[in-house]
Amino acid sequence: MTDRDEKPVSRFNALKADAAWQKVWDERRTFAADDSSPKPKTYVLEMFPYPSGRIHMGHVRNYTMGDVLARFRRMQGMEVLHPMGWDAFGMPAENAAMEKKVHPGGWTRENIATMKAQLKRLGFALDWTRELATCEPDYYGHEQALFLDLLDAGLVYRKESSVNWDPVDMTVLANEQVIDGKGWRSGAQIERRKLSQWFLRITQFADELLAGVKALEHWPDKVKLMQENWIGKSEGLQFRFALSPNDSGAGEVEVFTTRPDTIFGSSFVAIAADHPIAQALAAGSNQVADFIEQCKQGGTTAAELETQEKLGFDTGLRAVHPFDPAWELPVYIANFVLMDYGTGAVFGVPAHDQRDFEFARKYGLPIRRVVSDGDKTAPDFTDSEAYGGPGTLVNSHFLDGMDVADAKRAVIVRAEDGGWGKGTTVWRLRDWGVSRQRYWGTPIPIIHCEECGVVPAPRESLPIVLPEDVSFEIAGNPLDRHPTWKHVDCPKCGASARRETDTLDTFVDSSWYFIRFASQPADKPFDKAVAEQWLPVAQYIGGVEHAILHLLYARFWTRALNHMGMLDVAEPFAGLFTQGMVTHASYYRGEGTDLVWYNPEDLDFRDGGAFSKDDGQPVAVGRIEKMSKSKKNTVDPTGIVDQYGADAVRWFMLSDSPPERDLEWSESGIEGAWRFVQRLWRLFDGLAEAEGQDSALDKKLHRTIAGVAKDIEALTFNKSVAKLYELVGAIEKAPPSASRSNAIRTLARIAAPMVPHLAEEVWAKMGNAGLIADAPWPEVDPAMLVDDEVTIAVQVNGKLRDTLTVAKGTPRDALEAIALANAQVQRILSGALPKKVIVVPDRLVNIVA
RNA sequence: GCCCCUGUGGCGAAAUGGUAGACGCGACCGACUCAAAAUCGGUUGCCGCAAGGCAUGCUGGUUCGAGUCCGGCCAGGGGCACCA
Repeated sequence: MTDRDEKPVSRFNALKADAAWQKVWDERRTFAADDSSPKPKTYVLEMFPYPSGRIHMGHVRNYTMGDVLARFRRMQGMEVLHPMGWDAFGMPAENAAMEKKVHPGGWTRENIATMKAQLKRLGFALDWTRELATCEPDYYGHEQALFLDLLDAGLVYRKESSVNWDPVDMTVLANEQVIDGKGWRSGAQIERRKLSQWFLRITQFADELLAGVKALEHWPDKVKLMQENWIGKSEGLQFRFALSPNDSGAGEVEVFTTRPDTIFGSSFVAIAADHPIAQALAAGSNQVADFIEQCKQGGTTAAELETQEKLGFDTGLRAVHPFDPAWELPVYIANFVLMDYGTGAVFGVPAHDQRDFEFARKYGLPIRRVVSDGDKTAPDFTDSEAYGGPGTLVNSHFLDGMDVADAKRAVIVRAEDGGWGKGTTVWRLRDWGVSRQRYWGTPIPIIHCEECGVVPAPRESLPIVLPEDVSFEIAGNPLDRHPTWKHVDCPKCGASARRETDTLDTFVDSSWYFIRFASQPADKPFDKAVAEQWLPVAQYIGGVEHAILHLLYARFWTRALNHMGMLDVAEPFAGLFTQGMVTHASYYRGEGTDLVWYNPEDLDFRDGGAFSKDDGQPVAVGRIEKMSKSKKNTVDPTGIVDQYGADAVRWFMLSDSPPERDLEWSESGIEGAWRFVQRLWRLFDGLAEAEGQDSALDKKLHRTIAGVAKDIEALTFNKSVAKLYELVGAIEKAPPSASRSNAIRTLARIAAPMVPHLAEEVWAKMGNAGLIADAPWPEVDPAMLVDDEVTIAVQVNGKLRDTLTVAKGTPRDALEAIALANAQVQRILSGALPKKVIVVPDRLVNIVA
């Protein structure tokens, strides 16, 4: 590669140029954003990384895209905020602490240092003066203050909630750490435990969050849809059935339905196993208790739920139909009813709900049609599955003849008039549980006092700093075990009290970091006026894996601040882009438990196959998939950057694949990028002044300036790359002229956002003062974008037969005449008259024969 | 099961309803070289000597004209999920 340098051909020395210009940018603070700049401001942000150890190709791709946009905006004359920081709390640090006997803080800070150097090596135009790490008290202390603000605003509450408890490690596990019901580390059987935990009232904003996401024009539809589904708004009727006999202590049961129109088709009521009525019955009946126990067994995975049989237990209770006191419905405890959605109870309409249908079949309950299906209107329902489609209400008394929507409204009106129910909206979205029984997170600023109960930590005591002297040798939460940390006096009564030893979910840390980037005073989380100068983030770029949680939580947090009057901005990210993954073929031997993955660096590729360097024997070529440590199909960016230079790596990341799609890493791809960088260099190296105009090249240049600008704004970098290839090809072919020399000089600025090191190098070489990073984007002469000749397609019956070059604006009848006189057309018509001629000026002539 | 996205050369891909395959990778031929690397020039959707024909997952339709719009399938990927 770079070291096969024998001939005296001028080469771009990327290693030298990268280091030199990165140093200059650093020293001059070229990319530090100025809060008081008079220029228009814009905020370009990529999702900040978790400091896991080293950066990977996914980071390189993500940050290259943001970097090109940031540099382009600067050249357009904008003051750009493009910061970087570290999402530095989280479990991997604790795992490392346990496995390697290191402190999570030390491990994290070392990783940050390593990764920061790696990012700098790529020459990203980042404002490092605003760097932050969420694990430092000068960040999380402000987060604690914001938590107290939310508490004051009534947006925080405490509630019993169940967690996965590992009895051996004495720790709480996340769902993904529970494998087949056992702890991932200990292998112990996991228990469900109830703990008192902190919740944020995200559901209070459900309506706003839903309306807000729909209004975001510059977000991908895919992400908007995912958020809408996650919030999950359902409108319906919540109403009560009176129960008889009324001796269970519960005189009625409340249900929620989105289909109140089908109320006359109901044939049973079903309640969840953990519904209070079921629990009350269980207290007096072993049979009920046994059934509830049975419901709790069985997995919760998709596949299991799919196949799981619907089970019910007839409680003997009867629900009285609200429209007919003589009509009683059996009340079942059923395994398919969820306690935490709606009211934990449903009324079953077997004919029009598939689950209810299956349940009714199993327990021999009536199945009665109340919505017509085409011309099927009879009450006897003989179909093999429930009908959930539209239709007219039948067999439904006063609802007969209405359509579904009208009938829904009619029932709700009756229920509200009768005082036994009301129209309600139910959300899938749940409040956000933020308590984590972990050490490496933001301490929740709360003190528990025997006398005063839950007391907020005084603001002047913030930041409540994590103790450094902790050990992970023993099981359990180190904060809880610490000899002194949790012991404090109650701020209210002065008695001995204890700190909350839970820490905040790390999603809290990432819910406001973009605000802290915009403004970071020492004495408060942010300055309203300064932050508002930059917010909302104009373009946010990151992986689609954050499409729901992170983006929803950040939107909620921003709305909460807005609600509290702390920020005028309601939506944090005006533009969102989710980029694809970087993928690579994987290589393996064996299968099942013997499966072994091979790193491509340990393989030889010959004869169309892959062979281990160790034993020379072949290995199987697996799927092309996301680079991951477990599949060993990663390529470390640092070695590649040292080999090819930052610009070639950046160029490759932008080439070929549309940015939202996956990019397959390939050796030939990066080599191609490297060759192009050298090709650019030769062009600049051979720059000489010449005379004369080349108007075709002038046009190509201006078209490229306009086209590349448009592509960068649309983040379609693959297209801007293609346009640059075309321009370079055209320049190379063009004979010397003033136009050609000018095109080369201008090319430096067009390519600068993508290959900034080379651009700075040639900019200086061409004798320009200052940095190309500060140079303006070249201006487009609109006159240059207009053609005076156009190529016209000549079609017969829509098939291309020939093309003609004519002056732009040639009138229709002239075009028609030229086309009809065309030899190809004459041949095909062979004397016949055309039936019709379609002329689209400057485009085509279509002759219908 | 529901919702969404994607199917175009050997590969990554372009294409306001108007010349399908720009641009790149790879491959092949040639120039330079003792030779190679690098570089430069050319060819490269398929069938055919050619004329020409066939080609955007399959299948209908709308249109003078469909990769693009509409209907029905098929395949791959993603999200959600006993959500009432």
